[in-house]
Amino acid sequence: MKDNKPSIKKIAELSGYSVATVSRVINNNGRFSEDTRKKILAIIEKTGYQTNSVAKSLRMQKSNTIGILVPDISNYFFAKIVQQIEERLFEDDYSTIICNTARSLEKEKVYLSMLESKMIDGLVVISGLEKFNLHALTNSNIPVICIDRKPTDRNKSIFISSNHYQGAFDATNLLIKKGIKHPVIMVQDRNSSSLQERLRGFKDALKENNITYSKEDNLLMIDSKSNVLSQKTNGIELFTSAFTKLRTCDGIFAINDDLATLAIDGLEKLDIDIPDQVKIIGFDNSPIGQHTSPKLTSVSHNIDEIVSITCDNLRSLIQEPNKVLDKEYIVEVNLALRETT
Amino acid sequence: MKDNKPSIKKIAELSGYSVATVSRVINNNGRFSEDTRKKILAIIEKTGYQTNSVAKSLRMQKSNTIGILVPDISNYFFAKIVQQIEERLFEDDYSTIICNTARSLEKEKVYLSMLESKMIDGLVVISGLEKFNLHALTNSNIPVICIDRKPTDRNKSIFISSNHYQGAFDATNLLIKKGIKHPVIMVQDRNSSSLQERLRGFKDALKENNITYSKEDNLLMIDSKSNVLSQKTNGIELFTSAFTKLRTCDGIFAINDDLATLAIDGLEKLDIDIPDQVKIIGFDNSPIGQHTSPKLTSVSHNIDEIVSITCDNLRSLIQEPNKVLDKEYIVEVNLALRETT
DNA sequence: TTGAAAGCGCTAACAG
DNA sequence: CTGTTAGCGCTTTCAA
Repeated sequence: MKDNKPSIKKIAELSGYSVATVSRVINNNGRFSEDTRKKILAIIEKTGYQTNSVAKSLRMQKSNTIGILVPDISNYFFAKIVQQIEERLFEDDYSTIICNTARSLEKEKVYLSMLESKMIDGLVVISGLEKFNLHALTNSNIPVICIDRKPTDRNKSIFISSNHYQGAFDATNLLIKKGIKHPVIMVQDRNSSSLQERLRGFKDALKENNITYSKEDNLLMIDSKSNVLSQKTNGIELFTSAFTKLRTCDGIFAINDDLATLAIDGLEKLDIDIPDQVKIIGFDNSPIGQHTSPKLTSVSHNIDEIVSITCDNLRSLIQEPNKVLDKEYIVEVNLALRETT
Repeated sequence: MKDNKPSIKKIAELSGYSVATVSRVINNNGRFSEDTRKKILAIIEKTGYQTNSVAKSLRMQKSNTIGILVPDISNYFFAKIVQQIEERLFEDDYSTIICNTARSLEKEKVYLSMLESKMIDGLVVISGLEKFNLHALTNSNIPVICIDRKPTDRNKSIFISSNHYQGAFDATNLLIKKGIKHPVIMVQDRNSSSLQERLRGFKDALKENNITYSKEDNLLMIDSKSNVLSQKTNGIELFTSAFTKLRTCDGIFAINDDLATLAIDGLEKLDIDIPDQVKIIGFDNSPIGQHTSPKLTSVSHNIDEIVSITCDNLRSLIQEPNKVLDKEYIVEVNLALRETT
């Protein structure tokens, strides 16, 4: 079991050709006779030669690698997006480096510079912190696609987002159409641009239905510092205490399905019937909602479309660096109707 | 917006020192005066210089990067493991390249060679295909940690696994202790080493309780080609038709929580009460099971421990390449009792 | 059609 | 304490 992998030089030696010719054959570029091609390929086969892509990257000043920054890979929506992007890029012979930033500015910075130092050819940034700077990347020309979050410090980048506003608006409207008089939006105190949009949609739906929004009557805030998922009971208590403080509430639009699930559990504990006494609608349409009881109505993202737009644009940004400029894509969402409404 | 990042050579020029001295300062190794340190650092600061890690990797013949092969990143158990490994490695200044193999042998091969060509310093392979070869990696000395799956072609590697056997044994025993006379194991036709272990545990539990195992009475197989999650209704039908073919069944041990969830949905459709008429226990203890109705009893992995062992061993394999040899770690699991039993 | 040689950015041995 | 230089493995002019 010898460790030393053959280099292109070794192949040159073994085949009797120069490294230049070997390189040409490998990359199938430049001229060489069919005969040499065969000979060299045979040696490559026999030795199990593999291109060293680190050396290649250094020489070519590009790595055929895309970086992805994602706030939380164990979140279903993010995981799906990342997985599908990765799959598409794989088909195009790109490697993907997935970085889980855990919504930490610090990690985001470190990863960004790590990715840059690895000479990535492109970057996909998914949501996370509300305010997002491209930091050091600012003065490099790496193509960047931002999903759900617009960078504040960069003119040349592409922004793709679900229509959070419309989703929230429709969800709230649905509640009201179903007879809800006192809709409440349930949020976590963690800030993000998509949250802002959803809140705006909620408020506008109220306005359209002549309901005046007030924090006291229409906002249910869960303290995100008490991690909802890991300390479940605690989360339920937070919900019930917040819920009982509301004067009236017969419908909840939860900012995401995890929160909606929490509401379902909390209401069950309070012996409040869903959907008879309180209706609930979530956001993200994650699988968990399909198994709650009652099953959760939720706003569903068009993940396929988001991924398509992302990859298509990334490709054109990379291949025609000065063609595409600032662009924004808003992807429509739709309601997945189930039992909680 | 200029694209050209400063190289170490540029810093040398600007500071009046040689590249060697700049390199020494950057890496804080070798001798240099406090004065030069300050001067050089100032220039670095001002120019925003960043080490080019591609060049560094080539020179050092290592990349400070770890590869992770995972069969399905949108699976909760895998996602959690990957996320936590990534976090631990990040603290140790390692980058992580996460590769989603989608249980495809082809992708596994391509990724393996891609990772190798990127000069990764170590590799973590998580479950997936039943038979697993390290392919081309065989004759490189990259440290490999295998989670849940033992490579067949390599003597020097570390194997870490949940005690699938014990989990299945305990789960089945629990069913029987609760009065189940006709326990059934519910599987997908996708093969993996962990499945084999779980099946063995199930059978042994039957044996210990003097129940003779037969495929007809104790096995419920779901055809995995009809993707359970994406074609949900189809999945339920597959379940109900398979279930009704069983002569008797008053308890189901499902090989994973997704399957268990399918069973819950299917039994509901058949108007069979859980847990009164049929009890169910799952495997993986994923969050989805905490929201089914009734809530799912499940076998829970000790993810923290798996991750700890993985990272600790990886570190020692990398740092002391010829110290550690073959090792196996079996991590205990435990039962998370809920309402389906 | 092929080869020689330069150089991507970095580190480390050696020399001073 | 600092500089010169070779070389990691590769691609790509330029010359033959």
